[in-house]
Amino acid sequence: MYNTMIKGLCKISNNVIAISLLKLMDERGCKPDCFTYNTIIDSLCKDKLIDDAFKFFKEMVFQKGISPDVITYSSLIDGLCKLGRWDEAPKMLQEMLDDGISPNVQTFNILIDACCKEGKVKEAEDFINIMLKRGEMSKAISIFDSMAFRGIFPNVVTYSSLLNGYCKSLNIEEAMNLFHEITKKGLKPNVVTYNTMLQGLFRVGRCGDARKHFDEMLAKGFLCNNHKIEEALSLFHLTGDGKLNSDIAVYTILIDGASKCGKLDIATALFQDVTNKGLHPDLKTYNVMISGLCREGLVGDAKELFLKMEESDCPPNNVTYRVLLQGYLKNKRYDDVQILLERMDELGYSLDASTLSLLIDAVAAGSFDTTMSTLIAHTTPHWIFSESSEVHNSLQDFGYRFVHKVLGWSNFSIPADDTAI
DNA sequence: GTAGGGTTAG
Repeated sequence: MYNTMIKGLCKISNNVIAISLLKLMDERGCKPDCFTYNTIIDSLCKDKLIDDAFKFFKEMVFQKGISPDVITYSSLIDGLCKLGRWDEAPKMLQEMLDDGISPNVQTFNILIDACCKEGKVKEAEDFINIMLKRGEMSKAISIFDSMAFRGIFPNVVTYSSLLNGYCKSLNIEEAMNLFHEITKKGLKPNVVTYNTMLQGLFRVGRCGDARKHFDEMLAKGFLCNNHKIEEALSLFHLTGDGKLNSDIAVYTILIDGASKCGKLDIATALFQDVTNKGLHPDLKTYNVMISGLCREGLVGDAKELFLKMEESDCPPNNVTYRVLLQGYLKNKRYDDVQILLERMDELGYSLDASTLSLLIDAVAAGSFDTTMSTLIAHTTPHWIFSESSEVHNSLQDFGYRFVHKVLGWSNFSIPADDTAI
């Protein structure tokens, strides 16, 4: 009863109430168990509140005498990895081993995924017996050896993470090999596997192969066909997740991929297809499409789509504003820039470094009157000028002197607080 | 019963 409520609260990220419920159940003599703590610890980790998660881990072990299990440790390891706390993740793995708890395939998958996404695995290597030093991918593979040693075999998730690693490093040949390897091992690629592969193929411009993969997905029934769509939609509303969620993601990948390959006609047709099938484009779909239209200079069409978003239940977000703004600036269409900036200011949206950079260029070229400076200043977050920020370099190109000269900010100084300038 | 993989600006 309590556990079910705690699980529900954690699912909606209401940690505070979940924790008070934990205390309440304890006071009422209903002892929390490993499951209760696992649920709360994982939820805290997912909210990046790892120190709080450790507090409950200690409470569980030292005060309540409950032994943590593989799920407790895996959740904590995942939390540490996702926060980039690399020194602590392997310590946790070691602690787990010392505690006599064996990691399982899911524990390894957490580590493999982290390896594939980050380069900083030096400390982790010591604990997962990594012998090879031939770059990040082989590090991940050597974890496979370690897994096999323990009698744990990679599953489709393991391979999909590695596939993602290969695709992100543009090693498409290895990715393709791995993809075929999955089937050879008797494992079934799923929607995520296909999506990863599709994304990778587009990234290296292999649209034909991407198309083949898409057709294969259709053939395998990953996507809804026209006859099943109604049924699937009602199911979607009932469950709130499932394959249909993936469908719009697949289309978004396809639209983005096609337009980046210079095939805007295909992208447009796909976008139309989404609507025809009764699927709803989400923010990502719209942003990808607007970006694609701008890339080809079709700023008018991009604006039209933007306006459509404003009327829909999927209003533009700050990314949409930035994409459209960049589209206008790159195509030297300045008429709507001011109104867009004003609206961004109203909505509390801010500019990013690349958009700001384009704006400053336009100001320098004399494309705007002086009132624009105030607007730009309003929508520029102060962190953009901070030393540690990666975007600082892009600003250094023209330097503070340039900002002074072009924008006339003669008294400009770095603000101390977090607010916009 | 509770833990793991893919999705957009640049």
